[in-house]
Amino acid sequence: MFFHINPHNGLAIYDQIARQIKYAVAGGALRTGELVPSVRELARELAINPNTIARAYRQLQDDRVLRAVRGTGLQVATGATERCQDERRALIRDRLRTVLAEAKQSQLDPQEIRQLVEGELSALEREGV
Amino acid sequence: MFFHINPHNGLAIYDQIARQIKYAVAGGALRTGELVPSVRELARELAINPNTIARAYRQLQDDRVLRAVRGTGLQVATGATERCQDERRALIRDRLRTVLAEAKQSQLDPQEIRQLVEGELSALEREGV
Amino acid sequence: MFFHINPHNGLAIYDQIARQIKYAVAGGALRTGELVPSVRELARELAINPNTIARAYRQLQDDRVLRAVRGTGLQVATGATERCQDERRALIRDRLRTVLAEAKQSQLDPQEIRQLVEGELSALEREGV
Amino acid sequence: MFFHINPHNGLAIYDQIARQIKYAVAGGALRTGELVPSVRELARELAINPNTIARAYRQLQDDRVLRAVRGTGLQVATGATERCQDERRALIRDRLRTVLAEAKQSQLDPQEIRQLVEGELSALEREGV
DNA sequence: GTGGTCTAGACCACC
DNA sequence: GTGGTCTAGACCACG
Repeated sequence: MFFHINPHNGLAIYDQIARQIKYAVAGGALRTGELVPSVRELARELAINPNTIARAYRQLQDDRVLRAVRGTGLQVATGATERCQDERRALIRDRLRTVLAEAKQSQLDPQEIRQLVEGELSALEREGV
Repeated sequence: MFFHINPHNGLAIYDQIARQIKYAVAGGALRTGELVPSVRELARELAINPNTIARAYRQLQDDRVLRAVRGTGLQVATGATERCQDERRALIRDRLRTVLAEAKQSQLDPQEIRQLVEGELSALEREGV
Repeated sequence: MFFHINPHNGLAIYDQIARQIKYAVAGGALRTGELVPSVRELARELAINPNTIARAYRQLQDDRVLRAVRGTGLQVATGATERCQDERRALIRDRLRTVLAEAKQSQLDPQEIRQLVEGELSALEREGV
Repeated sequence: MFFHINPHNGLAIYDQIARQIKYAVAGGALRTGELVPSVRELARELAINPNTIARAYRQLQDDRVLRAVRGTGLQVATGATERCQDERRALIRDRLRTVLAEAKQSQLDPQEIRQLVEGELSALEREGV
């Protein structure tokens, strides 16, 4: 279980942790029923205040991504994979729409935008393959 | 001179003001040499504390968008139009790139992304015309 | 951590604080990663309003001398030492050039200027040793 | 009578005017007994508020550089040439001393300072000849 | 009238 | 505990 935490990027640390766990769940790195590291263990590993880890885990329980199993720990909830994927895709669609609207408002040439998109997509396809 | 301020959308008020002025400068609504509303006047108009306006204006001076003329007011600096346009476009390109990279990582179908982009662009073109 | 603040010498207090911190960073008294005194602590120590300290620290963050670590404090940024040294030296070279140009314009004898410079330098060398 | 006024360099306009008149007096461009332009005339010429010109002239009278002649205007006072030259030289000596002290404090190599001084002086000598 | 600075005191999110 | 933001009200120099 590896996370990259950057205390300087303006995002709250608990939020970075929650996002990365959701990301791991959406990507299949964490599967339904699997246990996440304990608060103490993860806190030690990342050299971060346990309260901050606990807060991330609490938020993930609120979002039904994790589920407490008494005396055992926190496991990935059933249906969490799909929920995380859906959430992630909805989020991305939303941001894409926002950025495109702003690009248009800033009078970026639509043709320029298409080129930018195509350039990014083909670059990513090359990397991805 | 119209601004839309939303006091609790997470962005600081001084930042919303600064952004909107940069936007007005980039869009040509405010031209080089033109005076922006005085601190007190804008504060009155938006029902916001003058210190908050002053902070926005101070930040804009640091960014060389505004320049103080002692005893007279704050005017749009020379070259500010270009700087604001460049900044805005660079920002949008950057965000577009980030969103596309994440879309790809989340295994959104590239074809789906293209459709999303085309849909947004044509919708915006319709509005724009 | 000692600062000398003179509230009415024409320089703004927040500027005096920022300068002295830059000076401490350039001189190695404050090293990369080290935490500066908290806003409240320094405010108490100097008997100055915390907002004024905060403004100095905000400016130092804009200048990439300090960087915020959320919930922890403000630390000296990486590369700040070099940046502060460079800035300080560039500033001094500039002022030296200006003063010499004015001295020449005022028909101060170049020989007199050389003597003045030598006198100052040797006096400073004596003190320094 | 030509002045260069820069409303953006942070110096007060009345101060720029006063300095430039002192400079003209020190350099012999304005001689004892000569009349300076009237407040209104200079205000019109520089497109500056007459109050600002008046304030500059008031300061120059306080410094015994100008002297009011009833019904006539303001003339350069007797002894003003010497006083302006002395003031200017003293000011420059003082600033030179300050800059050198700071240069030393910033651990600029004394040898580097000498070179800087020599470079400036010879450059100025070339221009001056 | 203008902007610039400072103080005092409040509330917030985060660690 | 930390920094960040905002409000309220004061005083200053300048034009």
